[in-house]
Amino acid sequence: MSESPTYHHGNLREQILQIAFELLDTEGVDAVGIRKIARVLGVAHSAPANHFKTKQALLMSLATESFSHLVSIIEKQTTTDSDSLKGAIHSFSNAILEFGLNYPNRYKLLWRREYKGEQTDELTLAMDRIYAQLTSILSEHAKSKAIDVESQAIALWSLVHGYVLLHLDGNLTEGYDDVTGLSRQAAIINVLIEGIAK
Amino acid sequence: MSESPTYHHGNLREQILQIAFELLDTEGVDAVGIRKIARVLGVAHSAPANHFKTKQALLMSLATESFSHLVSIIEKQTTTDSDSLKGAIHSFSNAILEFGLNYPNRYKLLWRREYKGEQTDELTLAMDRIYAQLTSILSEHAKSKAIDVESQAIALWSLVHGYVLLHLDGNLTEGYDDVTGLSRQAAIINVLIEGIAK
DNA sequence: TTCATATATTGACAGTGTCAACTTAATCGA
DNA sequence: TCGATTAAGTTGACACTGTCAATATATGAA
Repeated sequence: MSESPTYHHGNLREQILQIAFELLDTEGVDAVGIRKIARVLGVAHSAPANHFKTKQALLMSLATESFSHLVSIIEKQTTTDSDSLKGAIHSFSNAILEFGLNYPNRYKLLWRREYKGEQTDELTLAMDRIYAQLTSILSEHAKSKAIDVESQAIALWSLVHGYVLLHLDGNLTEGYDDVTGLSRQAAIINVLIEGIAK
Repeated sequence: MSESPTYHHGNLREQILQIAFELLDTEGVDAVGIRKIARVLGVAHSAPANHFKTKQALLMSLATESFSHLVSIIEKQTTTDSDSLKGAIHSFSNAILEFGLNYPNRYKLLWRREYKGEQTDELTLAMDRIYAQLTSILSEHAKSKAIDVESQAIALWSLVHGYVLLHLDGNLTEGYDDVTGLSRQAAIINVLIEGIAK
């Protein structure tokens, strides 16, 4: 009585995504492979093709899902504490920092957009939402400054993005513990805030 | 009279690096392949193994070479114009910007360090030189500020790094031409400078 | 001249993504 | 309810890839 083939797995698509995320988180993006996932799920090597035409499509789905996750974190965190400009900026920064440190490989994946077209729109849309959140924070509390809000937004976004990536790539190994680490983060953000809010 | 095998190519190593750089620059890091390079050079598919044991080793060599190139650009640019703090910071930023925009794929490659050990030392050494350059600039002109030099250095480095990467990944598509693009860059750097030099 | 060594060749192996042809299960309209 | 259409899984193949082992040739030192 050998297991006869199922032929309708039911929720294969979700399971593929789940295993893909596990591989991504634990072994990095290069460890995510169609055949490997199929093998783990005990399914034919070509079964995933019904749900993801190509490997790039699979990675794209991982990226879009991660991006909306990040957006939700940002929007939740920045709406709860947006009384002061400094507080809002720190909340925004901490949201991104937190996501990046918790899911390093997902965060890196967000920026590997070698797809062109397809459902890229969904990604750029998420990107635009983050950017809009940023400019709204800045313009809401905008002092009369020589530098336009857009430049400030790009500067802040660049700073946080660069800091997270330097961190994830192991270029900031100063051996501080969590507490001083957090104060270091705050200090870095403050450098920029000094330039924005004076 | 068929071409008899050469068996001693002479400067195969350099030619491999050259083709690898071409592939990297034109088609991205995923297009760099041992067998493809060998094919282009009209040499056996396993010939490169004598000069680069593994593909990772080849990519490592590309990274280290690119890194020392970047360091030389930075050191050249920042020594010629280091009279004022603002000038020095802009020079530093422009050096990295210029390299990143001219060699996008090389710049991205610099930060993919999934090697562990080997000649990683050479890379971290180059990294340290850049970082030292930065702190020397900042401490030389340091005003008495509440924020320590190290945090300022990390902030500046993060800002430039993040801005370059956002640019390369196509997330800063505001459709400005070169002139306004340059002024936009300056404006962004100025946001940080306001926080450093007030 | 001889011998060790660096360098290149050929062949194989396991692994990959993708495609085509086929089989089975589910769904929906007549 | 039946039958056709379609969605979802299977099997097999193809052209790739990186890496290794065995072999052949050239170079340089003793």
